[in-house]
Amino acid sequence: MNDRKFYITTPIYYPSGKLHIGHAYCTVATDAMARYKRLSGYDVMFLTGTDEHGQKIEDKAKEAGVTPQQFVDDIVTAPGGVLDLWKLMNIKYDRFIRTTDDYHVSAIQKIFKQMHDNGDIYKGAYKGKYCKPCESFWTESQLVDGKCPDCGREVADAEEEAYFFRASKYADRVRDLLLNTDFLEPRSRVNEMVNNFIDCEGGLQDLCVSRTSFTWGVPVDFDPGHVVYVWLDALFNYMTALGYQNDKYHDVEKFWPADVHFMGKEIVRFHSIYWPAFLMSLNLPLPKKVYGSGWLLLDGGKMGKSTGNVVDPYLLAERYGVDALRFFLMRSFPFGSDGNFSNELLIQTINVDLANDLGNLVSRTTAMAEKYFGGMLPEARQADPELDDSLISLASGLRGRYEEQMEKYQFHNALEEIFKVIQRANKYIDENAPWALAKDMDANGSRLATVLYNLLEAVRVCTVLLLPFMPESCDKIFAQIGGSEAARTWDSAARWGVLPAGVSVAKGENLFPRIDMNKELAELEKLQKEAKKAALPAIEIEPQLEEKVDFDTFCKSDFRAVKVKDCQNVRKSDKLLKFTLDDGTGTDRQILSGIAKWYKPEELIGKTLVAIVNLPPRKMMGQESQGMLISAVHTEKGEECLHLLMVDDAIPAGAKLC
RNA sequence: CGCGGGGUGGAGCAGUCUGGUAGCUCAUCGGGCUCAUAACCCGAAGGUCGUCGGUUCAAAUCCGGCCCCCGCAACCA
Repeated sequence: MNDRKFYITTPIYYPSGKLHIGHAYCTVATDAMARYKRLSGYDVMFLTGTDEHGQKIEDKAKEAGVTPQQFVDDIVTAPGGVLDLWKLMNIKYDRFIRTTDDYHVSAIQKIFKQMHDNGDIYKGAYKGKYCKPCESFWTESQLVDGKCPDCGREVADAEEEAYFFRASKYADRVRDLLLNTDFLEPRSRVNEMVNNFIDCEGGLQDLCVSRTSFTWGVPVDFDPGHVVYVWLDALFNYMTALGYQNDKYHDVEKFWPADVHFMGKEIVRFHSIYWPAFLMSLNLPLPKKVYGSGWLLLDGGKMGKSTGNVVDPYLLAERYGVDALRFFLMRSFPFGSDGNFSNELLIQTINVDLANDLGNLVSRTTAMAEKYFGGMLPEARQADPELDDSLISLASGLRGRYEEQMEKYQFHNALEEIFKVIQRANKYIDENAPWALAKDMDANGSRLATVLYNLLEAVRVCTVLLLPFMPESCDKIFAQIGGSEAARTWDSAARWGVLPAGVSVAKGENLFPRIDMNKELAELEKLQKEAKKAALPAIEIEPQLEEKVDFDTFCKSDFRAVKVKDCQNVRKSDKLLKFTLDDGTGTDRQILSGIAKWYKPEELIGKTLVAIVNLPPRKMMGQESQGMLISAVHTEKGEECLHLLMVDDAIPAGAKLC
């Protein structure tokens, strides 16, 4: 029985591009939790890593002209890569797993085989649309014009042989797990999962766990051509990294089941439904908890590469210090809910909490100790319960209040408790006016020493509890207040009077310099804009098609000049415009076009455009579209640009283009 | 009736599960202090807690209707 062990994980991140502040957020939280548990005496295993297989990586590698392995190696291990980021962010993980590691790959093969042997993985068919020349499967919704989105050619109904995991078999047990235990937190995610994926139409669907349409994955060793599809491969990292089904590590007995898996809310589904189901299939113990964190939103919207609004943790950490960034992330947002990231909030948090409250408290306390006592407090004391007790009792009870919040992963509340003490300490200075006491050292010297000592103790207790969040800054504070190893233990955080009476204090550099808000905001905006632009190519155009089209086929396309009689936004769609067109036939033609992002309806009325008119009609958002307007498209600085083909207004409606 | 989250002083949030003085940070105004990083301490103004109705002695909190915002999904010929 080893109840003093703690196993915590981050998700394994998908290295298809640079990581952003959202990834850093989840990882910092995990690191803070791990450090907290180590501090309080647990034997901790903190695992993180990367999920390196899959079609997207294969595609990206091809684009970059390297092998998939080279591609992921570059993103994970190269300067500025994932490992570097965690080093920069001071993430003290115990183990880092890459799903391309040999031991993991062979373990996954064994696991797959085992689940196949026990009947929970069966061979079925993955239905979709197949493009033969591209050898690609597409779902109905991925098709463009009912054709291959890559090459534009016809696709055929096809079935790809695939293995499925019998998740349906475990639906009842998983539902029970979610509804009747505190396996999944925050609780608000439970209904979402159960309603959407278990008690939905058709019930819990079996999960496709192999593919044959790409090769960058763990090969199914007993059925060549199949590779294990993402989630089975990825989720088991939490166990293979401990040595499950491999000889690389030997910690399964010790650390499994995990105490908690942290992750972003977008993958809660896989961790709370399929992961326990996989484990049930193998009769393995389930992790004790799955915790879905919120997202950091930018301007109220989701952060993402497609919108280009990503925040670079490198830039912020280098500019303000890792500890300030770590602190900001943990202090400002409740871990389970979404939070609005902004540069302004970042700077405000640094200024108010770190510079004004904490940094300044340390600074004024140590400065007075130097000024009045040459840095070494005399041992004589004179307590004044009326003035001292409220600070002492608040600080003495801090560890308990902090622990209560930490155990619930409410980091922002834990920090809030610490800062209540820091604020109380600042107030204590005012109440005791040490500068007034210092005017008559003979009469008040011992009282002054007591006041300063109490301040140092309050700072010490707070600093111990801040260690998980700001390890480096706390080291500096301990150095300034004369805190030895014994004064920075978990145990000492619950005791008053740990520093020696004759403690030596040394004022140091400013721990957290104040930032000029307006100047800094302007600077940041400039930097972030530059970084964004630099990362994007100037102008991109679609590569030309290799395949020839025969003349007859080409002639079958009927292009006509059309005049815009009316144009309106389509209700409930932010992309579609509805055109009423004069095509020369005397009957209006209606075409819907997804170009609302580029044009306002009124500016198009009266224009002469080009349309293909003999496409089969198609319904969009409930309305019929009879053809397609022709536009020129390209990408500029990562932004998709579109220009409708507008022609000479002298051309009459209906004129044929050939 | 696709699923989910949210609407609380000027801004950003907590509080809602477990009804009972509406809390925090910033900004504003007034005061104090001078040890300190132009910071710290005290005080004030400012909220019909989206809206309508219900339950209750009592509703930000529980229940129902409606409005608005945001994700997911859909759509993007």
